[in-house]
Amino acid sequence: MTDSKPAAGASARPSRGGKRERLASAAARVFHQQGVERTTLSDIATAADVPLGNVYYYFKTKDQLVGAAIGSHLDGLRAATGELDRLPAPADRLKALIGGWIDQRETAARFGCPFGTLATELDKREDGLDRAAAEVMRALITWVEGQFEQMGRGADAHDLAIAFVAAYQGMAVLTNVLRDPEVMSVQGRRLADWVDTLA
Amino acid sequence: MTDSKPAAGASARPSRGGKRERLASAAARVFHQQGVERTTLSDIATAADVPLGNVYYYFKTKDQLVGAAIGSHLDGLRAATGELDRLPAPADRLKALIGGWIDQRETAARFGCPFGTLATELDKREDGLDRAAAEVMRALITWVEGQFEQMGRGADAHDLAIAFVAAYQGMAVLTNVLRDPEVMSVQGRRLADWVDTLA
DNA sequence: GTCTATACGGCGATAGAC
DNA sequence: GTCTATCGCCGTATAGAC
Repeated sequence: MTDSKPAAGASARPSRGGKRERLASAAARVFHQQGVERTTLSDIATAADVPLGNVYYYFKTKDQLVGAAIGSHLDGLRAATGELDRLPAPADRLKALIGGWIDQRETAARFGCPFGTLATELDKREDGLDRAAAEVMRALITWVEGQFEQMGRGADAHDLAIAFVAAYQGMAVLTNVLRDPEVMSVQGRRLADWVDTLA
Repeated sequence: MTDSKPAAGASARPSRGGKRERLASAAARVFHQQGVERTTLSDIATAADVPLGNVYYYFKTKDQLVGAAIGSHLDGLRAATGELDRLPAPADRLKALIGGWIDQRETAARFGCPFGTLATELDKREDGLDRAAAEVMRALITWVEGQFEQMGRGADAHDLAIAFVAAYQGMAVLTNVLRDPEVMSVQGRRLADWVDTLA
């Protein structure tokens, strides 16, 4: 009854076995591949290996599942930047981030940026979900901004961070639309070179 | 009976009054604001001021309406580049294009790039619609590439064109997600400055 | 060619047995 | 806490009168 493992997620509902989180990450994955609107709860249940009817025990509505998927992306972002923070030089952290994006180029070619495409889809709506997505994007921008500050660009760190993230989102869109992973490789190298000019 | 005005669209079905084209451009507009999946045929019929049942006389399926919306975007692109081609200097044409995007910043803040968000949404699907969208994107890239060639960058004109369009798509995504038109202004100026360094 | 009424299917959500 | 059966709505698409 008294439960254990609240888990390190954005939300902290208990429930042993991590079924809730399995659903959340499955939702994030399937939403990425199919889009939110074309994904049925049945799709997610299948992907998470949870019986359909049981989904409603953990998430009362589909929108709550979307919210959980956003939280899942935030967790992933925190984990990734946490790793990058172990590198000594901020410019290297940014370039390692780009390297990670390039490594994911095949996925990006087929489905786009996992978070960017989700945020874009949610932005067509009026409910609070779009704002939740904006927070995650802002978290990334803030982290990048911190790197530029450490590189001695205190004055325009914010605009540089926007430019950096925008560059990634843009190359992800074209990689996806053109179905060409090479776009990510070439443009990613371009972005890395730009970081070097600022170091 | 014998009909007139095939109209200058991508497709060329007749039918007086331009009802078909009114439906196509209404579709493009509503798809932009609501996304394809959340838009019903009733929404489009209302926007075009055409009775719902009558829509099926012009478009047998919703997908055909999506195709027509893509065609509508292509028409708009051709019209825009046609205007820009009247400017003497290629660098000025690119900067004028950016200026147009900045002028649309309020719309971009609310709904994103009219074509980029559509292409992104269609890319989650497997039917041919995504490829049709890719063609429009490619048409823009090709036109931009031509400008860079005229600026004497024959060697890397293609990569520069990809970078240019990606920069726009990226700033559009962030403008939209952050709901901040200023992002488009600031980053648009950045992009224009970059064009100047290549001129 | 125009428009209304309606069939059909799918999906989100609920009831309730276990 | 788990799972099945099912309801009710909504959106695409069609039939067919005008």
